[in-house]
Amino acid sequence: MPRPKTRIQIRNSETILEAALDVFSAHGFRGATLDQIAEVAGLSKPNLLYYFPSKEAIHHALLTRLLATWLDPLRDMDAAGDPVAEVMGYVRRKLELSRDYPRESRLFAIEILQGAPRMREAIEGELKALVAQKAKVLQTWMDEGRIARLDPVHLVFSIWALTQHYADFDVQVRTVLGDGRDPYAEAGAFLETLYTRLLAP
Amino acid sequence: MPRPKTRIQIRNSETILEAALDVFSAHGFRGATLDQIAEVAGLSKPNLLYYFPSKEAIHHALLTRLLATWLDPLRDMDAAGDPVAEVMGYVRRKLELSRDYPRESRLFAIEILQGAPRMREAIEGELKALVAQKAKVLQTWMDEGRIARLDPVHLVFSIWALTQHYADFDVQVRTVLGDGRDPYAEAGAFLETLYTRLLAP
DNA sequence: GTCTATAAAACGATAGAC
DNA sequence: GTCTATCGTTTTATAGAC
Repeated sequence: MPRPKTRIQIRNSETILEAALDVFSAHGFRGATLDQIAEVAGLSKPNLLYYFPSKEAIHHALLTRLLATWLDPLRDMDAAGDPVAEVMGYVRRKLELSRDYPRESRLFAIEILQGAPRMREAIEGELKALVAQKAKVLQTWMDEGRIARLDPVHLVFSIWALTQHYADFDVQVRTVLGDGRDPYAEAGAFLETLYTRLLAP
Repeated sequence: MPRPKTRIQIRNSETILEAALDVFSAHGFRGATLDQIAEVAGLSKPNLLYYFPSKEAIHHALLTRLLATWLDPLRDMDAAGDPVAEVMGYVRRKLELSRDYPRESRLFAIEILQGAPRMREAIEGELKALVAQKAKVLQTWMDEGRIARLDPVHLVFSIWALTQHYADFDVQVRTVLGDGRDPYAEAGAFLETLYTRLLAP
């Protein structure tokens, strides 16, 4: 499927990527098998390879299309807005992403954990550049005394770590909290308190 | 090797576990192969299986022996000590663990990320119980007004997330920071600031 | 205890019928 | 476009010589 054109091609490509997300996010690249993906997708294995030339190609398509989504919340942090509200908004959007797209979070986590063998380019390029740009915005806000003076890059790391933890370590979080508690609702409140105190000038 | 006895048995078991840590932490259980582990260990594949009955057994031995180490810093948080100093000490010890044992951190991360299929028992038992016990200690300190009132369990989650991030996402952290910066030194300073502000009553 | 050789199953990918 | 059948390889694990 070099370029999906017909409706059925688009639909099947989507079905495959959806199934692949399930399997890759649960087992990593090498741990995932085409048999599993085919079964989840409800297609035969050769049919998978009719739409994508290889296992590698499916994984690559997944990562590429997800990177954009994953960086959107940071991209939306506006230099012209109110500093505290902008950072808080970023934290909130990132936590919502963890809540609504936990498989995507785990897919990225596994990839980076394993040394990012299939995503180095994106990290060294797009991701690094975006962080550098937003770090400057944060630095300006700090220099103006509108938020507390902190290392801006580690501030971004902290937001990634604290929000993605709830998706990536979901099993542990739910086990430790026990039944009847809503991890994401509680995390939202906790993180609002945390960043309110941390950012106060 | 049901029970290592002789010196050579102990030494080879250690060599195998050390090599297995390398490979499992980099590729996860299914992504790792006995061939790889054997090559890193400098032993033949059948020799590996002379010391451990199966791939599963090697992985299990690794996880079991590492869980204790991983929980030690939290275990050392002393109810009789100074609250702020105790939490700070926990953060520091946990960050040192990330710095000195990043492979162990990634091994646990991959396991939990994948739904903890080989560690559920430990999480539901030992880990959950320890967190519950220490959450009570934190709650007491909060009730006494000695640290700020927060959800104690999410406070523990935040320490896990913020410290383990530097080991688990090492590649990303180093790429974004760029050369010539020491992630762990900077993280130490950042986290001390963060928890100082967060915990102030 | 350690090796070579190999069994048995699973894996990514292809051939070719329809 | 989708299937069955299968190739060639890799993988876990075992057999048996030494």
